[in-house]
Amino acid sequence: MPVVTLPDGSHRSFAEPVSVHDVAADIGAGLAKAALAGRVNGKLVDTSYRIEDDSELAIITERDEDGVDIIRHSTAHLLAMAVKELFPAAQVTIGPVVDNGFYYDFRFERPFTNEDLARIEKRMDELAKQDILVSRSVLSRDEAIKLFDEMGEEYKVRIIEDIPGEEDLSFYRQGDFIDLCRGPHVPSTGKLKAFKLTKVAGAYWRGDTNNEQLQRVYGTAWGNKKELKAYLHRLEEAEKRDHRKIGKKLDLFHMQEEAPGMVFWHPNGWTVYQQIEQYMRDKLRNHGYQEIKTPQVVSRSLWEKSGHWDKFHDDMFTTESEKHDFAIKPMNCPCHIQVFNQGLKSYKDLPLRLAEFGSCHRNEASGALHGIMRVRGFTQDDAHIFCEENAIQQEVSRFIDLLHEVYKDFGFEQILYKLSTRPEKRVGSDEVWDKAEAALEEALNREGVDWELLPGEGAFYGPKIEFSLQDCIGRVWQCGTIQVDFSMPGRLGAQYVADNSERRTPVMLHRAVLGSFERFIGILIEEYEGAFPTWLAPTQVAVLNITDNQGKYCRNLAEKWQSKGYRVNADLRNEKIGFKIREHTLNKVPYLVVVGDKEVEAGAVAVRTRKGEDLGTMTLEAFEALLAEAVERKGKI
RNA sequence: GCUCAUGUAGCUCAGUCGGUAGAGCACAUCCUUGGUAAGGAUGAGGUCACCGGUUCAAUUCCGGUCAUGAGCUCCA
Repeated sequence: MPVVTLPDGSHRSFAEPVSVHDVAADIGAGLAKAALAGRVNGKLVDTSYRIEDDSELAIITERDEDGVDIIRHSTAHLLAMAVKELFPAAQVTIGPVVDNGFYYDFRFERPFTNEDLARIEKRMDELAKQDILVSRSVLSRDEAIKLFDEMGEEYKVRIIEDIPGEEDLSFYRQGDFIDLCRGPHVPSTGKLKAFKLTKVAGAYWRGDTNNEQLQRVYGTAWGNKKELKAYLHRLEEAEKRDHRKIGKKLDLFHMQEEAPGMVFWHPNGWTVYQQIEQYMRDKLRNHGYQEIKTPQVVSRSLWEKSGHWDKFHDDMFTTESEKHDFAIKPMNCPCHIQVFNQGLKSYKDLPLRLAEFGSCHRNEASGALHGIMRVRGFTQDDAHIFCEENAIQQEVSRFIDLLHEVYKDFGFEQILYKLSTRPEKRVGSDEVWDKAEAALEEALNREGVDWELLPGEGAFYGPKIEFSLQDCIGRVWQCGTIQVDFSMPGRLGAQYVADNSERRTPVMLHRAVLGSFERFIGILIEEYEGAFPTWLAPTQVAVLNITDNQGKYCRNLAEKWQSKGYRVNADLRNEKIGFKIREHTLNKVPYLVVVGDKEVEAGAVAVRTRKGEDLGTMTLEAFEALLAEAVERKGKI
């Protein structure tokens, strides 16, 4: 006689064991219809699950995150069912839930085409409308292997064989389609109302490049049509922000075949780049860093000593001179240690913070390249802090402060923190790892922020914190990092003299705030949709004359503001004012200053913003104050 | 690197069932001096990514290379 406790604390008693569906129906017919699954004592189950004993129960509907995941998972099964009907030769493998949707990998003799995709989706629609019952059953391993073996589903057999343990396995059947699955699933296919197949792509069996390639079909699925529509709209929005398109439209940079993965910066893009670089330079100086510059081409022997040659030589660009091998530096750290090693350092010199806008090259796999976000030639806002072990926490805290200031100035308020701790393969004693991990943790806690622990995800040479920022459409970008390194300073012979005159190896902290300029600017382009805040905008003010009469006045204004350090473009072309306004608005120039005879006479300007706001006529002083304030505000909202 | 797709004017794209190509914008010249998102006319501009094959003939068909895109793998 189970008593069921609902999330609001109310109780319902039943004379006999009941299913989740029965309880939902007991509460109301509407809920029974909406029920996708249940959570019984914290565990997700099907609506057919029978409750035998007193339990806590929550009815899961499309409004729950778990409910949407169940819908996605069930839609993946629906996809597999449709594919098996249309292409019986296809073999099913796995079909998990991913962000915003799901995918299913099939083994098939040829890639699916977009026409196939449309057919499959149409069939899925039909199957969903038929509202086919989804039922769960349990088989022993041997029975399961026999079943799939007979069906000719080799991959399912391999999956079952790899599941450890001896316990029975659950299966879900809908019509003639049956799939191994932990569940839970929706009670019937009619619950799947808002889905769309999005793309086909190749993927490797078990994610291993050595394995055969499978055909992966991606789809998106939501609780209702409205959410699906909103998601598709978000995709369109993201596409409009694509930094590659905007980069071309605003003439920021280009890339070409002769230099794959390398950026040709144009005057507009380079202006943004330099603003950011100068800004970072000032910040670093204020935070106790010293800027240095180290060579691009460095002997192979140094990379052998640092260990990079062994691990990464395939991904390094190399060159040769007088029978001597060189590599174009893929990172700055070994060079920074060379600077540290010059002259005998005392503990009084520590912490020593060496910063470099370090140009690095890595021969990334061609398929990994992506606009200016993932490139072969890039510049890190890199620095290495040489310190004593007991200074780690303080240095990390100082770094996080710096990072907060910077992200805020670029308008990013949401930051995500991840702490990665010791992996299985590592250098350094457990004692040292204990200390370093505790120091990072302490630094995070002092900030009073929520952070995520990633056990085992640290580098072999030390633990790290990674900082990601969230953009205005909710995408997350990992940018900043600080990593403790117990290994490289020792390998490359860095030492300092301690207070007891003993020689010690310093701890080195690798750190970056932006990550790389290229990627960070790509992120900024997408964040602002090309409308850079005034402090970064390639052109801050466009001065537009209405007729040739105001040409001289406009030129004088432009020169005056340029001499005050603003980036001003006087557009004196023989075009109508509407034409000029349209053009500079599309080019996202923050302020358009319109000058006709009236303004010349009054010694004033008429100001319009790129958003289309008319700020009216104002004195030169008033406009200059406005401009100064906009620059000062940086990217802060 | 792997799979698939794509590569035509500066840009965005159309087109050629095999007979060396077209639009809009941009550009140039001329007219127009016009008050808040596109004034008009004329003109110039292409080895149809590159290399090879088939063919009387290839931008078009086939093969290869390179690059780009999506996904996978990778990211010190």
